[in-house]
Amino acid sequence: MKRYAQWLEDANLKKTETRLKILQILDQEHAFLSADDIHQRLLKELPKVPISTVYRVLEALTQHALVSSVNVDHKKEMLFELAHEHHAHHLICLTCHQVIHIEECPVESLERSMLTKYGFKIESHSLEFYGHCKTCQEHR
Amino acid sequence: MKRYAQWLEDANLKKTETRLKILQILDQEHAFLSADDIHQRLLKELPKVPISTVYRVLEALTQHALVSSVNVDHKKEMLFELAHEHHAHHLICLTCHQVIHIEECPVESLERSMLTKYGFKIESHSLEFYGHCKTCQEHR
DNA sequence: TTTTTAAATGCAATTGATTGGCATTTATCC
DNA sequence: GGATAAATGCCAATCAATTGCATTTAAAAA
Repeated sequence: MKRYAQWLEDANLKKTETRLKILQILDQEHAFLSADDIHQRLLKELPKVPISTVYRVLEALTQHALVSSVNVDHKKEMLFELAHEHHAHHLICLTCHQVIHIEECPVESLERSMLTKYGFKIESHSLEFYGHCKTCQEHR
Repeated sequence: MKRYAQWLEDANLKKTETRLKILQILDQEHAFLSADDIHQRLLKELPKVPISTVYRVLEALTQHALVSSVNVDHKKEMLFELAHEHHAHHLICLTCHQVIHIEECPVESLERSMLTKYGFKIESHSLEFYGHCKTCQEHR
């Protein structure tokens, strides 16, 4: 728990029990969890935390870069995980929905190697860039 | 309108006015629209179509590969566009939210060229692969 | 052309995820 | 320990999407 307290301190966030536990849950799972998943696990230890608090904690942790969130195509809820220092991509199984982290920053031509290396058969992929377009860069 | 009727016919879908108009809207916009965006535009021509019908039409069109849908990170609604034959990626402006289609299948190392070519300054990107993991492939 | 019928629609209520207001509690600073 | 701003609990509201059911309609059959 010390570690998590330190993370919060480094991020200038108050050390509350809920935040500590949520960090612990995310650290243990080491995978993407929905707000509801996190809430379920949290209730085992802190039986009366409402899910609105979970959302607020996740928002704070995300804003301070301790947590990162993604929208996986065709799932409507946001998913959360501990932020990695190095950015990562994911192999998302259409059948069992497991999420496999990969460290390569891959392209289409790597699909074959994903099959060899992970036995993962890619059906499709999405790649999106986020940033600022020319016009918006000029106007600020 | 003939064209759209043909598309529906090729997909074995009944030619209804709502479907024709929605195809037209998507074709004219040539960009990602939310169900609500589409509904707004549709109401100008067919003033009493409920949004539930829009969702049902979009679902049918998507299932028959006339339309494709994406979840853009940090936007909670689904976005829809006419399906392209060739798969495409997008540059999504964090400021004005415009979506620019690109035909290259790009990688990290292409970020510089995006800046040169489109004046788009990439802040981050996401790349997700969808498919079937080893275990799930074996069990069916 | 009329009849038949399965599919599509309209309408209203519902769900599921997320957010917000406001009173109360708590971590941190002094 | 006391003051203060931030975090939480509670509960209602919102927003996107879905569903049940009665009605209408496109397209196939007669």
